[in-house]
Amino acid sequence: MELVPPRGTQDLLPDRADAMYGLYEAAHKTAELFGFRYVETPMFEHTELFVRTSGDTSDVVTKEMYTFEDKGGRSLTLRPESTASVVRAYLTHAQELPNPFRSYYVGSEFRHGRPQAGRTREFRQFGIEVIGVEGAQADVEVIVLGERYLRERGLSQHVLHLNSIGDENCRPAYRERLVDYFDPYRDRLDEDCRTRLSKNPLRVFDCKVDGGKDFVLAAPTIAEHLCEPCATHFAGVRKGLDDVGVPYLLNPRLVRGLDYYTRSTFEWVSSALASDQASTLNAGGRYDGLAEALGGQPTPGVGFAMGLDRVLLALEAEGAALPSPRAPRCFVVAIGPDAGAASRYLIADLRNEGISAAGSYEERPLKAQLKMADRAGAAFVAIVGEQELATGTVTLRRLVDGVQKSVPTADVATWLTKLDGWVD
RNA sequence: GUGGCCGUAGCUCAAGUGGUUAGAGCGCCAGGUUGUGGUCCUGGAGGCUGGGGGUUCAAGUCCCCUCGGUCACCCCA
Repeated sequence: MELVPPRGTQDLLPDRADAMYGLYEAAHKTAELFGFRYVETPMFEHTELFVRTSGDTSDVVTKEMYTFEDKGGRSLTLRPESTASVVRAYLTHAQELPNPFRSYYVGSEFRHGRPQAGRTREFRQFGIEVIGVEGAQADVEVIVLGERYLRERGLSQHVLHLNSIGDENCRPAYRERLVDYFDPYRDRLDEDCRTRLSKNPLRVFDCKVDGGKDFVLAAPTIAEHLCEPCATHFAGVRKGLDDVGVPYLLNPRLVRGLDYYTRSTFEWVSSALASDQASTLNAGGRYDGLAEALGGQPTPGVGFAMGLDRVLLALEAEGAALPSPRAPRCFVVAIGPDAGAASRYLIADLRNEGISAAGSYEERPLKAQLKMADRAGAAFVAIVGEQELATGTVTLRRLVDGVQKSVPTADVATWLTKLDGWVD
């Protein structure tokens, strides 16, 4: 039996798992603060959901999906992203849900690519979606929420890139314009970019080989070719961000691979993460065409998907503090046969006071139990032995520096919640 | 999915051009210390050198396959 987990997955164990848990918790807090509601959608969906929304030109669909057949012969796929699921769920329950529907989710996504630092086959996302509003203010709020989350985690070395990619009214004309523009340069594009030119010409801009060539940089940008409503919307987003003081970098070459994306696209790129393959912390945009792609009523939407594993890597890269470990506050040590019951009562009391506490399940020497406490990561040890039983006290020991106090058993909880009083 | 580099103890790494029983530091366990963890001293355990096949008198070392890691791509969070 191979004891290592499947390729591209990882075990999150104490301290690092606590850090991830902290990111989840912060996601809940921030989203709730903005009035967003938590949703959970299935970990797997009908394969068709992702095929219809991501389209057949997307690599996610063509080669990165975990697709399998269940015992009923259905083709199912582990979710490679959650936006399609949330919109699907919204469409089936739209009558019962508020409008706009501000929702958020946290959880694992699955893509079968070749693993690399910051890109694993199972990865964790915090995503938000505002469904049912077209106005620029929704885009602004999504961005403000994302910026706030990153900043409050302690990150500072990231830049918000912003663009608008138009909609079904102005993008087709621009596409043609772009194809015409690139036509004379066809021979100077590499093979891969020529494929993009025919499939999705906007994506020539983020080509690694040709992206920096002068004729690519000089190519007409979508920003110059937005239709009136799209231009107005984009201006509204920019003004909204300016009003609240969120800095951004206009990046006319920031595009999206999928057709249902409209208007705003944005992403936060970290300069602390070395690999530019995995330096996007959070990517989002407007997807006014998604609901129709699913066969539902036309329904606008905007949201982002943040890569929490990458956020954790960025925190480490920037030397920022990680979310705290959640080790027990107090480890209760019982010495001698008579102390067992007393220590169990003490543990129960502490827990009832909301103080995390644990102890040994079996009788062991003091030394061994202190070591257990140390290993458990406890901040304090409460020693219950013959001397303590005789006097109705407990010996409290602070592990970080070994300072000890003898306190009445009834006061232990109070002492453990005190931050002062341990100096002498 | 494509290509480069790498894989020795739990971790970080040693083992001239193939050559007896593969080493060290840290960590782990035990004792010193039967009421004090982390520090200190002493001792101990721990490896079919990622796995499989091949070349050779002889493979950690060379070749092939495979698995895994990593980097660059494709693409994306």
